[in-house]
Amino acid sequence: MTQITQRRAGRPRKALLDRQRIGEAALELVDRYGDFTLPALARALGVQPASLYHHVDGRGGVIELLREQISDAMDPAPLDEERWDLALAGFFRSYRDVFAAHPRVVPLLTTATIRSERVIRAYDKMVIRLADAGIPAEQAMTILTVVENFVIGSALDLAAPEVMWEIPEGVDAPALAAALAAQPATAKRADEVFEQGLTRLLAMLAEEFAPRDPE
Amino acid sequence: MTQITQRRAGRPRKALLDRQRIGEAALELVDRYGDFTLPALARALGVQPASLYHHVDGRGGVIELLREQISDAMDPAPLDEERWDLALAGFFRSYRDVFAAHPRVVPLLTTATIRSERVIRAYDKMVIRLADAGIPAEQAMTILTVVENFVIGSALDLAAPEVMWEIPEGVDAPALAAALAAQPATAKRADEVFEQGLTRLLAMLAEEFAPRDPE
DNA sequence: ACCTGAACACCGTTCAAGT
DNA sequence: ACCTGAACACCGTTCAAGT
Repeated sequence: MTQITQRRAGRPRKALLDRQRIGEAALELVDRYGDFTLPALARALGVQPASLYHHVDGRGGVIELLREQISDAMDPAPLDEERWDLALAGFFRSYRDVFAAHPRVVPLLTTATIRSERVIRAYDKMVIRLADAGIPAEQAMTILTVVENFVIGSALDLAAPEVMWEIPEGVDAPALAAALAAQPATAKRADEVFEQGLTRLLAMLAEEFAPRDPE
Repeated sequence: MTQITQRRAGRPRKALLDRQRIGEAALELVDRYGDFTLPALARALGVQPASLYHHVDGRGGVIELLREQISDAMDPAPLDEERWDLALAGFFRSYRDVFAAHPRVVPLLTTATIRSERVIRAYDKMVIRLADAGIPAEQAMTILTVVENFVIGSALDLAAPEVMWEIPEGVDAPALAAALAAQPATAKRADEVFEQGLTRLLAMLAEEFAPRDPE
């Protein structure tokens, strides 16, 4: 006789939910199905959809939780790297690695305001590192945004469906077809694109703002 | 006495809808409200939601139409530019300009397969231009994707809400706050970030693959 | 404070009926 | 072929009732 815990009504002696558990469950759903609904999330947590509203502000609130899950997984340690360009590269690489682990979350996070403490601290530190390297505040955000835009774009590339290109009948594009065929497999390809772009962007920035001293 | 044309039932003598009109109306809705629903789209076109299904495959089909609207607005002319790096820069600039004119569409297009004839022809041409410049097919897609990822990221930056950063109480991030304050206004800022990033990426690529001949 | 169950408005989609 | 009107499943959200 399996004892199924029946919840009849009223407040439980100990809360069944908390924001952390909700966030984890939501991330799991998105990883698996590419999206989530409140009923599905509630089912995964063994509660009613309405219960979620005691902990988060509706669907939008759950998306906030997803953003927190992602932010918390980022690693700010590389920012202590001695060379500022390598520090930035290291942090953005970790940034992108987290997205790589959860590619299907990216499209859900493309529009919103950043309030994550961890992310804000990381950016604050990067601005400081840039200032130390002689880069003025007016340019700091531009530089960081250039790199970030590239990271976000690359993360979306990871979330993209397997077949990204579909040349319709009647349209001939032999050069493109050949180039597509010459590409490595998806996952490896995305990694390579990211690594090349990131390295190059930062090398370029380093060159422009802090040319390495001549021996 | 305004004569309101009442549609009672049955097939009209001349079709009320076509894909072009649906696409235009959808784009207008997204530009204005940031999203669309089939009922709202139908209302804007003066028909019933079910009528749309005679022309497009549901909501996903309308998103395809949005993509076509965007693709058709892109200008492939810059690809005939003499220098290949300037050709690519010109095309991607036009690519991004279209997104700049319709920033709120971008989040709707982040996941999907590219079938647009215009886009495919443009990429085909770019691969050819790269090949002419001595860049092998295996590397062509990597290069194009690096640049495209940056363009998409920048386009999303345009779609972002006015306040992108919100430093919560208790968290102090003085350097970041100062850098944010030193930024130019949103629209101009995004333009600047894009232009700098694009120019730098391509200059870098040009340097690496086809160093300009020494005078 | 925190959960349930019922209820509501709204959305995407299907389909028979009509020309 | 192309439109309507009715119908259905499903989703997000609210709220009174219960502890």
